[in-house]
Amino acid sequence: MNGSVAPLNDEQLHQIRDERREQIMGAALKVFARRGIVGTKMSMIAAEAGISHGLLYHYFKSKEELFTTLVRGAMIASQEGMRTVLDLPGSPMDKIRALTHEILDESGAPYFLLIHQARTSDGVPDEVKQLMKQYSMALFVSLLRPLFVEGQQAGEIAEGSPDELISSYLSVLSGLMVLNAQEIDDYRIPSVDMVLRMIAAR
Amino acid sequence: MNGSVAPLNDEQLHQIRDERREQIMGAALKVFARRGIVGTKMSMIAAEAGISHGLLYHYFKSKEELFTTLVRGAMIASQEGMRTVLDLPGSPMDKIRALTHEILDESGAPYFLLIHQARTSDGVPDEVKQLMKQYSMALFVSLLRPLFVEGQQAGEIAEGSPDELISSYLSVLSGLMVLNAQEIDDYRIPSVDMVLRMIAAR
Amino acid sequence: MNGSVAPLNDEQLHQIRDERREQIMGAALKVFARRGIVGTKMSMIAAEAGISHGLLYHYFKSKEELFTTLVRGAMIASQEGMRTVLDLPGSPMDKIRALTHEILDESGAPYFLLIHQARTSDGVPDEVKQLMKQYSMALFVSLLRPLFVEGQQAGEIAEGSPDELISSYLSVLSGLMVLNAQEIDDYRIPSVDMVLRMIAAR
Amino acid sequence: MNGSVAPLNDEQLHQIRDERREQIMGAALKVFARRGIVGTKMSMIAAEAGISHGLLYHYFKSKEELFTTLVRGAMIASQEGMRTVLDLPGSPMDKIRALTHEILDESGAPYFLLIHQARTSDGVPDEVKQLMKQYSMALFVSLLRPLFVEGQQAGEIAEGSPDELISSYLSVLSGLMVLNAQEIDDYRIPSVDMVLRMIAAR
DNA sequence: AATGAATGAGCCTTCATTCAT
DNA sequence: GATGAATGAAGGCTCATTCAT
Repeated sequence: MNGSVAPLNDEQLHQIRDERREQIMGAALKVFARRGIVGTKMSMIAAEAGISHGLLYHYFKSKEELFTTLVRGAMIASQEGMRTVLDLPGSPMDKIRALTHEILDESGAPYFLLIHQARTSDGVPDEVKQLMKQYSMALFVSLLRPLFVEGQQAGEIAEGSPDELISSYLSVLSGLMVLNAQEIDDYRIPSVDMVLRMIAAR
Repeated sequence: MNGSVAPLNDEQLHQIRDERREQIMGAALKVFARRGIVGTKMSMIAAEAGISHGLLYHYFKSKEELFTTLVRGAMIASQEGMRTVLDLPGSPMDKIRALTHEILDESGAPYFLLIHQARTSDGVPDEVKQLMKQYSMALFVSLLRPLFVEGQQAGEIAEGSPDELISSYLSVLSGLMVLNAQEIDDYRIPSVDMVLRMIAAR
Repeated sequence: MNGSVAPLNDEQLHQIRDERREQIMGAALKVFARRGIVGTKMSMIAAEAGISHGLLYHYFKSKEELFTTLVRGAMIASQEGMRTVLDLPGSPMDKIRALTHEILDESGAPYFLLIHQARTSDGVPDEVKQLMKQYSMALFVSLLRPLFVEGQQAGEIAEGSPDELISSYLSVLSGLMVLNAQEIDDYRIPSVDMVLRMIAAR
Repeated sequence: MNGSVAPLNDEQLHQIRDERREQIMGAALKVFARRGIVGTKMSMIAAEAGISHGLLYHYFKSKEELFTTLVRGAMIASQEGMRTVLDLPGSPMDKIRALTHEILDESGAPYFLLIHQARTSDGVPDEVKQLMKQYSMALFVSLLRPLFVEGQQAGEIAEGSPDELISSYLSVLSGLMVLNAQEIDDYRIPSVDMVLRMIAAR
């Protein structure tokens, strides 16, 4: 196919490159999420992606860069995911329920773990770490604040400082995701309703 | 006694050994909890304990053994801690509140993380892993079941399968501890009351 | 074929691998024979083979495995060598003379030492040790027994228990090989005729 | 006993010192002979001697020195042993037979191995190595030369270069001792008569 | 003299990364 | 673009040696 026939044009090559990148990133996400950055070996990612380990370095300069790239993507995706959910129709509590579903249910769990790993690990560039510390949780809180305030005014959501409520709530979800990301069934993810009780008005 | 300078007697040596062991275990707990078993280097533990890395091996045969010892201790301690709390006077909800306090507050956080690491990591002896999988969460659930059932009968605790309630509740606490064990203040540990709402009857 | 510069094909890779393996095994044999398993450092073998020490581990899982592989090979080779000699034409004494030549002369000396090291050392897998104890000397004795008996009947070989004669004779040769394997010229390997007198009828 | 009573006088202390030295050297000989210099750990010697490893360093500056001391002693002892045997009454062959007995039989085997190790190993000071190379085998040959020449003249001993005969003969014995020093019964030490046939006139 | 706690050099092994093909 | 051989830094562990008691 790709032998003595006409060579691929630039666009095709570009597309192959992008596909490979996606392929690698998918594999890496899977492995990083389960093993953490230190426990992950490049060979594991290569195996998961079905390519040679040497090829990884054609697409990513280093393990660190690969990890960082994933984290960046995860953060963007989660913000977008959150915005999407917030744009849904319904009461504040409906939206929060949907968001909670999204988080607890979805295969997006790896992203949470990744972010957690990023916060936690040492192999990550300080720059990225700082970036995350400053923007991440605070950003989510600010995204959700209007919703929570509205919910409190509507009497749906428990009273008290909205920011505390939100960051606590997100921390609970994060913690559950971190547990969940491992393939260990000793832990049990609570039902959405159970978690929502934490913030619901009585 | 039998010369101008006598070697240390048995008691003194024993004491030195015990102190060193404690010192090492304390340092190891601290580092393991933050870095995980793979991310922890023996030299880190040695540095934290203020001793040479060689000395570690006078007290523990290997990194693995040190880790395993800590995990065993953590599991015993947590079981005992739980039993202690349950023996306190008061209503079921009072006891659960005390337990929650104990877990969220205390410096026992590293222990939680340690157990989590043990469940999660790959460098752990399978034997220990099996042991934990089979006994840990199930054991805690069984310890708490009478309390929850009593609480449900008294109308203090939300209805539904007690086991599900308990394991979900413990998972939330575990997740929070895992987050908390890192030295990252982006996360926020919820108030005890907030967490309790998850299981409280309305 | 599928690009301007193709990766090596399977055959080429296979060949490289085989050559490297041989190269490493040759170097290892040389060093192990002289230094023993404990006295041999992987870096020595790497240096002798002219490669990095890291590369050794692409070809052999561990020092132990490398050693074991060599021993296995040595045992097979020595048995085959012995069988080959025994198939030569001539009287029993002729054959024994040829065998003795083969052993004392040849560069096969390292193999003898290797087997000796294997019998002697502690770092060797028990499995291999057992294997050798059970099969080695006894096997050689049984291979040679018909020859010696025939030689005794022909009046060429001294009387007495053939097995004792053989194992003693082989021990003498082994001992000489062990000495000889070192690069020390203080020792002197006797002439074949001199050694043969031990078993020759008068 | 040795408590508040009068302290030991110099002579007694000296005697204790000497006894300890002997005790250590005996233990060291035993272990070195079996394990070789690299395979021997100071702790093994201490355990064999029934003392603490720290105490070894009150009597010997280093493992190397301990080994060297043993080798020196072994060489002196073997020379003396040889001289003693040669002073016995009887024909040359009688004396050689006695000598062979002495070597093959006796617990003096460790000494042979020690010397062999000394020739072989790398941890030995070059000075000692040189010393041995130059004096050892040559010295023994010169000690035995008169005896062999006399034996040849008497028609008891095979013809040929006496020095070659002697060094070959001693090499055979050395080789056997080296094998014998290990605790492996796969090898078999030949009878004295069998070995003697190598050098006996027909 | 005697002990064993303590140190650190050095070895085996792993794995991220590079490079020839 | 793709492969896997090759390198070397770094970590776990051992053990000779030192030293306070």
